[in-house]
Amino acid sequence: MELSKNYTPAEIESKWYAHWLEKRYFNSVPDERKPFTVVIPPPNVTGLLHMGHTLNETVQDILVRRSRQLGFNACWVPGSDHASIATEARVVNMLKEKGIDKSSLSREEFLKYAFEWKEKYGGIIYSQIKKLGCSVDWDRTTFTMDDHYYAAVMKVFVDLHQKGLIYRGARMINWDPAAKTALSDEEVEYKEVQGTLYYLKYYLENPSGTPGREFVTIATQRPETIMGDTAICVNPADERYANLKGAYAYVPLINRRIPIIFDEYVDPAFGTGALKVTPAHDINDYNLGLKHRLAVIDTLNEDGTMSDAAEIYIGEDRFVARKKIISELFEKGHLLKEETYTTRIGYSQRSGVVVEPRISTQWFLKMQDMSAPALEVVVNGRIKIHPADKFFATYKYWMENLKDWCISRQLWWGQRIPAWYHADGRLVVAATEAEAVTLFEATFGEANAMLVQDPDVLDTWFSSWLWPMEVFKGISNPGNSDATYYYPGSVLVTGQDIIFFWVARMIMAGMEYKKEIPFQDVYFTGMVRDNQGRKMSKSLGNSPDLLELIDKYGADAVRFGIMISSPAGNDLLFDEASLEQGRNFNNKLWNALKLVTMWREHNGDTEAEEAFATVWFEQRLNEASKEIDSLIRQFRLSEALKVLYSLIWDDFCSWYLEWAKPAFGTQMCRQTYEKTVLFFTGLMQLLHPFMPFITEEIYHLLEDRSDDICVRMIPVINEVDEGVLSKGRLLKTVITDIRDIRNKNQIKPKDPVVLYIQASDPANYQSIGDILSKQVNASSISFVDRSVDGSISIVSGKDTIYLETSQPIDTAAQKEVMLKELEYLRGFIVSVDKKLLNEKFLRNAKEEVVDLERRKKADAEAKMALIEEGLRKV
RNA sequence: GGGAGUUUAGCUCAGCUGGUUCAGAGCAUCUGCCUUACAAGCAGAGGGUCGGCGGUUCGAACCCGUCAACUCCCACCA
Repeated sequence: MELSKNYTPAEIESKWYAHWLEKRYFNSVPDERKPFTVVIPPPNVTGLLHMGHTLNETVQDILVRRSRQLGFNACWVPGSDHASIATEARVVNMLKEKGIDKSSLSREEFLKYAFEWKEKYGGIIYSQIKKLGCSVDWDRTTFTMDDHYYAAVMKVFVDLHQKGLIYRGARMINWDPAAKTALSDEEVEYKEVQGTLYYLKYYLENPSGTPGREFVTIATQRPETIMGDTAICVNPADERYANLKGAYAYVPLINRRIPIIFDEYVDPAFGTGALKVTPAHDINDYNLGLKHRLAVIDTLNEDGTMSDAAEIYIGEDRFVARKKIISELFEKGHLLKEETYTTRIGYSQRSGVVVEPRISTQWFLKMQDMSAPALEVVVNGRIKIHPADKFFATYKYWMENLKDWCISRQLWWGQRIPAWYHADGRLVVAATEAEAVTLFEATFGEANAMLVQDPDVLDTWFSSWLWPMEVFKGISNPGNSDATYYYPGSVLVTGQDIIFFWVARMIMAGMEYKKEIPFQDVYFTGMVRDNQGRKMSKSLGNSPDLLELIDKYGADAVRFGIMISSPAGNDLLFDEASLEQGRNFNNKLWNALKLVTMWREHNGDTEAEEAFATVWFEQRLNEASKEIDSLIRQFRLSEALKVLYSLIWDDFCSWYLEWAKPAFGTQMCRQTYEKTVLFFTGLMQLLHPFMPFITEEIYHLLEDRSDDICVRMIPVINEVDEGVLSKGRLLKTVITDIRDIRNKNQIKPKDPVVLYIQASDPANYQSIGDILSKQVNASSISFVDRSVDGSISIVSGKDTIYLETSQPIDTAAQKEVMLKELEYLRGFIVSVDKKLLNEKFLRNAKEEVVDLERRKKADAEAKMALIEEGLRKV
């Protein structure tokens, strides 16, 4: 069969993916083998896969395919995440473009649109995963809002509520007064703006219980909130205010009496060192209020107008009210001065208006009890984090400083909170409405009560933290055979940015519901950035389209490119140049295949001159296999790929194939051919997890086979023969040195030379002479015990090699090279002597180290002698 | 403001327990090659005060201190 000039990935890739699916290689059912379980971090159904996903998926596929080759029952579960906030925002925007306003839709209508969105984008994401070659078990595809998954979330909510871990409480949230909705922190954009600080007089109470003449000056940028003040706070160490213990002051304009409190929170250096505390309208004040049990007076309505509680300017917009209040404060003598300064103010991403901190009732999960076991399994090493320990400190810090988790979100897209309210405020928590009615009756003794479900949904992470369990229905149907077999999983591959949002919580959920860790290893990938180090983002237009890249370079090349430049755990600067390198690598493999297939028809029983080539490569393959195995076990995948790349490109293609290549017009020995196919196959097996398509293709083109590389077991690695390897190193060194000197003397490749070798031990050259002469175009090689006149000499290792050539010799250049080498060696000996002449070194250093230094010196001196002898001849 | 990380060749990064000729690799660059698998290639070469300063040690890219720059996470100062 005629092979094309270059490798063409497109057809080959789709052919093999379809074949693998048809053979059901990726499908897993429990059996007697050990499982290797990976659950995909479910991509958000908001859109397309980006380069970060590509990196993640590739890493997982490498680990999964490798485990399959090692005989594990590999199971990789795909799926997607409903991503409530992000998806709802996208759907709302999509509707807006169609001219539909979310508020004009019923909840059911909106959810219908959202599910349509999910079908469309979920489908695109899955097709990208296929294109990339991921060996996932499609029969197990899970979506975080599948029926069983939804039920599992409800079950966990009800259970945690019954355990007393879920409660309702007040919390400061970001409120958008224009859209009249709560915002997530992600939806608030902070901008630097020029603000004004107003210095106000707050009169202190005099002994008769009325506002006196003395006052405290307070700086504020929001004078319209003064009616919500419930205290003034100063630092207890601030001597200016030491006399105010137990004192009271009066809020300007409305004359409400408020206490002076003391707290270290206040920075004496800022403003006047006295802070007005407005718990309803500032998160820090709110926390201060909690600590000091202050009243909360909310002076704003949900549309940003002043509420009844404000007492004045009721119904006026907050910014209009601000202006009016400022002038009234001025008129009444409360305004001492104004000062401009820069501050950061939050704006709503949705409506663009200034965000208002607002207190609202939310659902919370208590974290203290759950964090302890989750911290312990990481501390004691049951769960190992890779790269080792890099995020350990961060994890520990966070787990020890956990705040309760706010799990409710004011959205429609997600699992609706299973709390049911009576009109009078009494509530029950139950998985379904029917159960809620029954429970209500049992609790309050009222049958057929009219109950309304909480309108809010749960935080997305409250469903994703169950992912490693529920993809096997371990929550909705505990104890089933899949859940028992596959849980705990083997390795989780994810981004370091969601270590707290997701990883820590999965560990907590696993410890709570299975009393068992969810995975043994966690591999954190870095963030993918562009080649200038910028974050990939839609607005910068620097996020490449995965399918376009695959079209252009092939999936194997994309996988190669992203892995080769992907140091474990560090950020990756994505550059298309590395994909080119991948494509070139494909091509190199393809051409090696072409060369080897040419030999198929031309081999016979001729003498094997090239025997050393096969003996050597077998050992080199052993050695590299060992190294690769060790690197993959340590999750150092990028390094493993580099070793493999160099093994194939340099050792196999540049050295081995050239050494094994029969002389022009002669046949290759059959044994050599068979060994070559064997080596090539072995290399393809090692490479398969990284580049699955081309390796499968070459596997089948090398020989007719009935099986597939995808499921072929990796052979056991044999012991390495060091002697053969060191002879191989000698051969390479000698060849390179001779080629270098040929280059420097401008001897054309076609001009043969005569070699004389003055060897420290001629036995070293046994069985490599044929290869050597072929590789440097030597017409003959002989051994001598002294220098050869009229030749070019080079010192290679401990030997001197003389080249006889018909070309004139450039003695000056040769001399220069030798002098340079001598100079280097002299400097080297000086540096070694520095140690060897240092008594303290001899006394303190280990004996091996001292011996080594002595040997270094002796070797260098011997080499110098050889060069000096050569110099005398030139 | 709190926490973490990074800094080694033009670029991206290895360098594991301080000691092999340890200062490395790939890409890029330069030189010479259309050599019968591959110019998306072959054969070679050059290139770094290991961010700065100080310390520990016989010995530091590696350990400690300090400063600087960059990055990420958390908090969002009246």
